[in-house]
Amino acid sequence: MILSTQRNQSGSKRKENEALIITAAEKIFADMGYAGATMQQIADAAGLPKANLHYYFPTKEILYRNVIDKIFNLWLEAADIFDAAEGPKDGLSSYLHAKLESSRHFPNGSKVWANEVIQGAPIIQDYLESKLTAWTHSKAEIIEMWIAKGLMDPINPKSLLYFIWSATQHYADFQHQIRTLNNNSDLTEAQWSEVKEDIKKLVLKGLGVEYVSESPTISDE
Amino acid sequence: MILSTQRNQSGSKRKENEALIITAAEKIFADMGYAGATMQQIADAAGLPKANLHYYFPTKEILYRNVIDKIFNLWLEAADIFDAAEGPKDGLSSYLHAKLESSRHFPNGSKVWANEVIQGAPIIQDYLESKLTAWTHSKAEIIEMWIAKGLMDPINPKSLLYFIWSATQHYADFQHQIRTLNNNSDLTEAQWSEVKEDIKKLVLKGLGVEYVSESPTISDE
DNA sequence: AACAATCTTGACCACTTGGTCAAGAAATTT
DNA sequence: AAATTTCTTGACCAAGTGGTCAAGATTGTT
Repeated sequence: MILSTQRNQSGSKRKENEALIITAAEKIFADMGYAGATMQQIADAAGLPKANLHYYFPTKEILYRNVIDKIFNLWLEAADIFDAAEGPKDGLSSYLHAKLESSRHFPNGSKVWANEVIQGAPIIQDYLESKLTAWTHSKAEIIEMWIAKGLMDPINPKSLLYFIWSATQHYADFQHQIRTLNNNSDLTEAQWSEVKEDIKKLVLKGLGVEYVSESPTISDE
Repeated sequence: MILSTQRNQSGSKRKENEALIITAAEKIFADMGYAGATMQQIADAAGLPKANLHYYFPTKEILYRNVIDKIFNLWLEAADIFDAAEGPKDGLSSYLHAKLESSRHFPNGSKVWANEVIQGAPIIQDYLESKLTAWTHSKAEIIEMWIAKGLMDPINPKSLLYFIWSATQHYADFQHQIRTLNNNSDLTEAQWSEVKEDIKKLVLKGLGVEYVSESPTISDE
């Protein structure tokens, strides 16, 4: 589990500071990339002296892996929706929704992940080969089952998963580009609703699943 | 235009070496990120001494911008298809095809771009604000026209563009992840055909555009 | 052949980086 | 309150970085 490499007995102080540092690190890694981020920047963002970081996380790489660990576990949670779903209409819609909310509210995690994978996952390859592979297979099975039941058009399950990941994570990873193309403003609440509608509609209709548009102004969190 | 910042008169030697260096740099920047890439690595990849790189490209940043310049111009070319199209069926299909081919055969450019944008485009912000903004508006107009003519379902044109970009560039940017989830093998010719079919079908059907499946085994370049 | 322009390259430097360390401050335990 | 464990921090260092430079090799021009 790649934890803090130090025992963690009574430590509320320890846990507090570790969380503080990880949050700061997530932002700096997202903004600068692994190589571009410096321990000094992370320390400043966390409001601690650099030497203190090395007390909690001996090396930059260990800190980085802790950041990844947090991100990945959040994603796993979000995907439980998938298993509980009755069919594609419900399941895909919920999953798209959850992924988009995640992109909107926690873009940094997605950015760190993207940066790392683009560069060939030099540090987290074991994640891809173990956890992600297992997760993907289990979801692909569900999709295949839906197809077999005639609940949606046939499609390669991986194509569909990549489709969903790319469409949703794009709003986190390319946040800056989207902002620039939106007159240098973040998407408004209404724009986010529209994005959600557009994506859900396109995917579900594209898969031959009936889709009834929700009222886009109703609270949606 | 950010060219080589040095005159370029008779120089065939110059152009040759500049191209050699840019190609090497593209790969290293894609694999390591801007900060992570070192001039020494690029020099080694190009088979030249480091000092020679600085002769052609005075600074790392200038070299980097030349790499971006090349990438961006390739993308602009690919998008001409869009303008020449009769309607969404033809235009979107061709554009998806071109973007997927680009992701397949030249993933490095896409990776460099993604890396840069994720990190907030610290170096190429001017590109986003000038060229990309203009390009996006012109394509959005075409899409709006198609919608107005009733050739496809209504959708926010930007949603659609982001959709297309993300779905296609994903195969370049996340190449490593896709490879890992494909038993550590690159996608085969047949798998690429399937991907193209799946994406085209999903997008066109999702937009209410009739789509006739092509024979996926016929040569497709 | 002489001259000028372009290209090549090893040696070098100022600066930044991740990481260390030892001395002490706080908090816990006995 | 003494002892022990945990935490804090400024000063430091070896390694690596982008970039420079000057001397020479190569090519092109007259």
